[in-house]
Amino acid sequence: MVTIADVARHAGVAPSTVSYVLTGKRSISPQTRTKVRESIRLLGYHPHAGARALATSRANVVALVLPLRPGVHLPVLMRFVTAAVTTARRHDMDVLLVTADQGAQGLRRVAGSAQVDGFLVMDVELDDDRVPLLRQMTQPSVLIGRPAAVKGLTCVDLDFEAAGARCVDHLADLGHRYIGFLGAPSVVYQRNTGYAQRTMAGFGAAAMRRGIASTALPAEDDYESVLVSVRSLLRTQPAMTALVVHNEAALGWVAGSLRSLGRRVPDDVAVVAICPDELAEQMQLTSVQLPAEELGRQAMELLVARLNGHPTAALTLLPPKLSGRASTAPRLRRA
Amino acid sequence: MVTIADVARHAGVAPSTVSYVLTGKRSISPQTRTKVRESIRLLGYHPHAGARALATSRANVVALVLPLRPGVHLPVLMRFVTAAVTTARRHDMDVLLVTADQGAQGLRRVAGSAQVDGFLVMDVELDDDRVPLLRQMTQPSVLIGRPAAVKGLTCVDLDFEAAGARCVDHLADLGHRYIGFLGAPSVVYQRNTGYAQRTMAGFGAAAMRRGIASTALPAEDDYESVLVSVRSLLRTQPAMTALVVHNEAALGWVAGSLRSLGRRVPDDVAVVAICPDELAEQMQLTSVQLPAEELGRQAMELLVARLNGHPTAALTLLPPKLSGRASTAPRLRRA
DNA sequence: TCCGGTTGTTGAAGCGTTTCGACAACGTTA
DNA sequence: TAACGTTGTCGAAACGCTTCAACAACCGGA
Repeated sequence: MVTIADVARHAGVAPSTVSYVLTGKRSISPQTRTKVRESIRLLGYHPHAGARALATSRANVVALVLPLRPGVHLPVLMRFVTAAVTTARRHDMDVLLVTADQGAQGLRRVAGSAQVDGFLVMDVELDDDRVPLLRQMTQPSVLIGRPAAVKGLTCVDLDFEAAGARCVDHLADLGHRYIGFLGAPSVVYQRNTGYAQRTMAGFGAAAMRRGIASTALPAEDDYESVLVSVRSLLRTQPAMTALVVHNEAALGWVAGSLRSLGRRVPDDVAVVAICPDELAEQMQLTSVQLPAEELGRQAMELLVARLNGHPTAALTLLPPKLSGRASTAPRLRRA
Repeated sequence: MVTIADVARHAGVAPSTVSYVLTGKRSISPQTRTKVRESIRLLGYHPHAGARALATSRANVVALVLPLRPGVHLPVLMRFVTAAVTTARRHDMDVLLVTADQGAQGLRRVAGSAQVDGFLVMDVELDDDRVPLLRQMTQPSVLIGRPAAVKGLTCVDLDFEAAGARCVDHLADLGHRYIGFLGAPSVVYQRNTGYAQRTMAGFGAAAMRRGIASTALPAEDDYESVLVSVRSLLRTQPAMTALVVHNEAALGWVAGSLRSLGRRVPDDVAVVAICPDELAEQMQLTSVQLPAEELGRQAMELLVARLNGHPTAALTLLPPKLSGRASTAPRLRRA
């Protein structure tokens, strides 16, 4: 291995000088600087990461804690990861992969051994058992998701409440007065998932605000159950002309269910989905996106900020973005 | 930070003794051992990874080089990653995430700075530009996939040739005598992808061996084109009673195409797919699996072996496994 | 009783960086 | 000309660990 001493010898300077050329923490004359740079290039020198970590007590590595369990939507996860890694690299950081199944134990390990300078934790739940640990660790962390209490943390999430409201507003602006809500499977509401409840809450509040009649039901993951839910929504509220769907698995069956009940999309019933953009694109559904890249990028930027000692807000909510598509095409009949 | 010196002081021994307790490289009396262990626990000591890396010139980290570009089948990738990470952890190693877009440059960086002890590179192509670099690096590497020349490397891959042959054998055993092959989009064969060609080769050779008439065609990613290919196969070989499909995107349209041409699955035409198991499961297709977990596990085990100085084979091919499902149900008419 | 061989423990030297204090060399100003 | 700040460079001391050579203490055998 070629060390800083080798470079120093080759360039005819002291090791410390080489170090200063590299870090720029002291002024170095242009001559020596180029001389040193040349030697570095010639010898193919790379600073030893471990030695550097030891001397600076900074590893320049962040841990990315990923939920690799079934049920997470992988395309979204991937886009998130890519964005996070890219952003980290832009700040000269590397990313250590920690799977969520290693649990709090795993976090303690990498934190304790000073392998990483900080944590990016995905898929945080309302009362996540990792949160207390993260709070008391010396290394900073940024969470994707929104636990019950964000005090003392740094969290990033889509503003699901606003997302629910955005759907209502879009539909209300198009003239709809009776709107249904097809939610996640009921277990999701029982479990403490937070984002599902918040979307519902935003939806309900916006409907009230706009004087719109709304009905909500959960939907399970199979065609039968989607059909049952949709039928039941229509029975409860026969005048319903629009449907907000917050359930990726159900999306594929919504149009079919409606059709089999004699309603066409968008002529009889308009549909707005809250889901990853590519899904919506594929099915030509008007949708509120899940801004994976943006979340990943922001989260990493916040983490870097904290690593550099800058204070950050406890909660950063990304505003929802709605993309209009065929499923809420302007309705001539209504205009 | 609590250091080894703190532990030593607390336990009333020398730092080296603590080290030996931890590494087990010298015999330590049971008394001191328990005493030291107790102090470690009490003080919550974790060895500093950087310091350790510096002293041992071993980081206990391997780089996982992932293709995060569109087109890779994410569920398979994820299962692979999970297996690799789990296996690494079992050997007390951590995993540094390197995205393929960082290219050879990125590999050089993490290798040069001694951040990692080895590389696990996914999705290697026939003439991958990273291969020369990997070959000359001091750190060992294991590749998933199969470049043109494997000499001096360690590669793991599914035995695609055997997979193609396995499909033929399965169908031949069921009594089929005229078999078609629906391949990947033609660009895949133009590009140097290797595995596609090898599957074809295995398929063709096995057909010859069993005295079976075979016809092969590529298929693009849309319904129209699948339909055209299937029709063309049937026209070329009207007696065709079985189809081998090596094209994940086309899978969903194969049954439909056949039906629209008046053939039912499996009664008129049996179908065998080469694809991830869950896809096959979902469509109830007899299939040869892509053993993601097994590949990940094996690859990491091989890497660990090389890190420990054990020699490894240049090429490890996993035998294909066929799962029988409804699409090749035993045919009463034929029996 | 003395010697050779274990066994358990230690002190110190290194691993490759960074960084602090020191200090020449140099222009500037008094 | 003397004193002084600046600028550029250096030497040495950390950082926290491993490991080697050395050694004390003990045991059994001659």
